[in-house]
Amino acid sequence: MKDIQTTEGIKESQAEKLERIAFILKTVAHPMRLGIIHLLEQFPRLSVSEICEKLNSEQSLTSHHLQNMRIKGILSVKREGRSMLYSLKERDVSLIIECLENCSCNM
Amino acid sequence: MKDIQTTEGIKESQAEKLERIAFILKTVAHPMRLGIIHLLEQFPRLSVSEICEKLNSEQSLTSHHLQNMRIKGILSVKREGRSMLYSLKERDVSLIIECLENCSCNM
DNA sequence: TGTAATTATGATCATGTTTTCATATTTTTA
DNA sequence: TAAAAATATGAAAACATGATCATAATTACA
Repeated sequence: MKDIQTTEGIKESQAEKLERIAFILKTVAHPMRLGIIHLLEQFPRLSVSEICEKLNSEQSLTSHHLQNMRIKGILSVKREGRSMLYSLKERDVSLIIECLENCSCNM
Repeated sequence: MKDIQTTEGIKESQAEKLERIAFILKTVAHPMRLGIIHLLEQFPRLSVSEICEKLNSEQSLTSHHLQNMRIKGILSVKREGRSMLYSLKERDVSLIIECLENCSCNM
């Protein structure tokens, strides 16, 4: 028994759930951000410049996307010297991507 | 041996793959569209007005979102009398959503 | 301390998305 | 055939996002 209280209650929590999922999906639904996530699955800790190098992407834009994902709770970051090391915060994000990569192969 | 040809070749196909996944995610990454998909998993064929009723959503907006997903190949539609019956085109989309709902519960 | 390296930030521009509204289209049925 | 029911469409408004540029901030190191 989780959500069952009133009709209002059910709809509320269902809507909230959809909003939350949509929010996560939106955060992830961009080629470069997917690329970053994919990279961080292979190399759990990467600096901005390493990411730029591997993705062949520009510093500023890359940083913006990293901020975006950090703010939304998908990435965490830790300073090391003059580098910022980014990593996946939730292992679940990897699961999502993994799942999607499998699923969407058939589409 | 699939993608291994030239360095260009590898990067190309990887980028294209990311674009494709992002495209699918973007199509799905909206509360109302998620709601529609979720609904069509339970009730495989629904008319626009049934969807509006169940989601408590407006006709025009609902129709726009349905068109959106139809055009992008996620939904199919078939006329029946004066109703339009929508359904999920690819079963894989259900899989994606199912996966996401499980994954994102822990976030 | 001053310079280089690394990353972040803010402003701006261009684009894209979502919502709303009014109206058109298609089909049924009286 | 006219009215009602169901859905689609297009334009406009409101809002969000992505890319780019110049520059700021932080750290290391000569």
